[in-house]
Amino acid sequence: MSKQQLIDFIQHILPMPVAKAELISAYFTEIHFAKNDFVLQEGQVSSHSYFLESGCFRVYSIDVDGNEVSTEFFTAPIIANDFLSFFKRIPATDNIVALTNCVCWKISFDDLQICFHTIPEFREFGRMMLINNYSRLKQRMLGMVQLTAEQRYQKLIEVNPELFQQTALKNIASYLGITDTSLSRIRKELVKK
Amino acid sequence: MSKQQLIDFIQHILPMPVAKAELISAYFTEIHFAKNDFVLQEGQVSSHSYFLESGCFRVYSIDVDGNEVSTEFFTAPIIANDFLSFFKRIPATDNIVALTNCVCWKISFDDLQICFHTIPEFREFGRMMLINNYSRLKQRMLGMVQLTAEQRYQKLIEVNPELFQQTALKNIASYLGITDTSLSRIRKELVKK
DNA sequence: TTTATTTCTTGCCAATTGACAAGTGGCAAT
DNA sequence: ATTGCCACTTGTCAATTGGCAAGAAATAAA
Repeated sequence: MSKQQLIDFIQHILPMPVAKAELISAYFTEIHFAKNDFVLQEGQVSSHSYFLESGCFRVYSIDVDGNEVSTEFFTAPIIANDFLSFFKRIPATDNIVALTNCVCWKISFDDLQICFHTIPEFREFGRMMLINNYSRLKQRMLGMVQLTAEQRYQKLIEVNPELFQQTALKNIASYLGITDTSLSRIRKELVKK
Repeated sequence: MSKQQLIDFIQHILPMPVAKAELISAYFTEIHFAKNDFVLQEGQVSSHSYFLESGCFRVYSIDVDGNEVSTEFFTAPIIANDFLSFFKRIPATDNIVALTNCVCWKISFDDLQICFHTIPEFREFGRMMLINNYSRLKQRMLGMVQLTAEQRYQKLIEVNPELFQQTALKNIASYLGITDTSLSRIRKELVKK
């Protein structure tokens, strides 16, 4: 397996000489997850960040009533982890599970620190990655505030149609902030139109 | 005016020798905003980050129907800016306005870059600040998904009661993702109890 | 003070969504 | 084939919320 996709991804997030991207990529090692494998479980301190080359992850937490709430879906290519647990070195409150077989490249926290303090381009890359994730989250928040459940559903199916092949509708429902019952009704209405 | 509060804030986010915190704080210069002053307007590229020593900011954007939607409130002490615009050097989609007279310390993007690449402690501080903001946003997102409007209101009044003295209820309503009418009814119901 | 403007509240009705329960269909183990 | 287990759909009813409009209250302007 080659690291070409990782190198391309790094350069896509932050343009830099290929030699620098290769230098950064040298700190990553390959790891595979099978469908339904846990990438991280609640209570663990996240030890690695993952470049997801192919496949997708689901992130979920358990609410006060004991129900699973899907909080995020990572679809390749992306850097995936629990930022809070990883960077603050605290136990995760979320679970991350592979929805499909996945090809990943991982980097440990210690190696990431070395890169961060010795490779200026990596610093910029890392910051940009955080900004991008912040931005995605903010967009989703705006959607929750401004859009109806039906509009949020339509947006999701437009932006990420593959998701519907890879996870249960009930997981998508909790991600959209509605019950599976409501989602079912919304889908029914949209079929009519 | 002394920079002591800024120095304390830096050390609170990321413990470090006081000399380092002072070195970082040297890049910040004082600036005041009067109530209703714009800190940033839609379309501008954010040129500075602000340490808000006292006072508070409101962040809002305009939705498709032309309505103001409050997306965030910054209350001192905090580092406040439009991260997306500031770090990506792109026009802001949000407006930031001072809700009260504010005492701030600002740092330009260029100076921040210098700190970022020359002061290891600042790198860690900056990253931790981004993580903290990401975490706040994620908590708010979870609230939008898991809590009722009434619960979100109660949480806000618990965590940030001063806010209700400093901005109109309609702004709080849009922040909570409901109409001002609904907020009014929720408040009425809670008075009964 | 008077006037004008904005904010907040309230009532009415409609649309959305949730809670609960029953029923259908797919899938896997036996 | 049977059984059990989930995921999904559907119906009924209740609660929440929005849209609209009118009026009250607070604030700003003249």
